[in-house]
Amino acid sequence: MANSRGQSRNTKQLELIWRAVKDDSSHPTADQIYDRVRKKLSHISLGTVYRNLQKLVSDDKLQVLMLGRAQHFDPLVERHQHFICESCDRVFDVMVDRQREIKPAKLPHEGFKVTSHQLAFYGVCKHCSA
Amino acid sequence: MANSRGQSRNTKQLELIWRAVKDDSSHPTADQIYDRVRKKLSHISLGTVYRNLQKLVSDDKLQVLMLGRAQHFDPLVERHQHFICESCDRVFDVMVDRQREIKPAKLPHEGFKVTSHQLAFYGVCKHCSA
DNA sequence: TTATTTGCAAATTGTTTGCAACGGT
DNA sequence: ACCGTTGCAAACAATTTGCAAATAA
Repeated sequence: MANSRGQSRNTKQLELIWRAVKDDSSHPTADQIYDRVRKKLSHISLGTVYRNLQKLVSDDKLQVLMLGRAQHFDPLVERHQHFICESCDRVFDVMVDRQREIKPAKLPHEGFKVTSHQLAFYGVCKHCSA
Repeated sequence: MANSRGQSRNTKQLELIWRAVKDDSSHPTADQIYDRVRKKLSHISLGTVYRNLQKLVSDDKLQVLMLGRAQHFDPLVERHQHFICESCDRVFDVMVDRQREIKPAKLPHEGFKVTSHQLAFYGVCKHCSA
C-alpha cells in the first residue's frame, strides 16, 4: 500500500526489482523482469514481482505499456512515444518534438474532454531492416 | 481458411456474427458479441465466435483494437483514431482531419522504417462529464 | 510488536486449440 | 463425398488473489 493508507516498506525484493528496470529502455515484461531478479534472489515469486511493479507504477517511477496482451514496463516517465518493430517486436522510445505534437484539445467532438493522448509508430527497426 | 488455400463457407454462425457487428460502433469485445449472437443461436460456442471474428479481421471487414487486455472489434476499417473514456471505458471513433495528421515518415531515427501509426485520445466523454 | 510484504498455489480472465461430429458445396 | 466449420472441453498465457509465515519499522 504505497499510495493509500499505511506505510510502505523498503524490502529487498522491491529494491532489486527497481534496480532491474530503472535503467532499462528495452520495455521488459513482468516475467522478463522476474527472470532477471531471480538470478539475484532465486526464491522470489512472480506474484511479488507483479505487486512491486504495480507499486512502482503507482509511485510514478514506471509507466505501463500494453502491447499485444502483455504489459511492458518503462522507466521513462517523461512524455514520449513508441516505435514498435513488427518484425522483432522490440519497442523503442521516440521523442516527438513539441512543435509536431498534436493539439488533442481540439480534436474530438464537443463535450469530450481530452486529458492525454498516445501515439505509437509501427514499422521495421534499423536492426531488422538490415 | 478464408485467406489461404481452400474455400470459405457461408455458415449461419459467420453470418450472424457479421450482422451483430457490422453496424456497431461501440467496439464490442468477443464475449459481448457472443452474448448477442447467442440470443439468435443459443448453442453457438465462444470458440466459434473467436474464429469467425478472426476471419472477418483477415478479410478486412473488421479491425481489432487492443484495450486493456481484451480485443475490441471495429467495423470501421477506414483510417481513424479512437477516444477512450477513462470513466466509463467506452470507445469512440475519431476522424482526424488529414491536415493535422502526423507525418510518421520523418519522426523516428535513421534506419527505422515507419509503415503506420496509431493515435489514441484519453479523457472523459460527453456522457460522463455531464 | 504489529502491520506490511512475501511465497506459494489456486483462481481469474481472455483467447486458442484438439478433435470428433456436423454440414456446405 | 470431401473438407471446412462447429461445439465442447481442455490448454494456455498473463495477471491477480487468499492466506499463513516472514520481516521491516
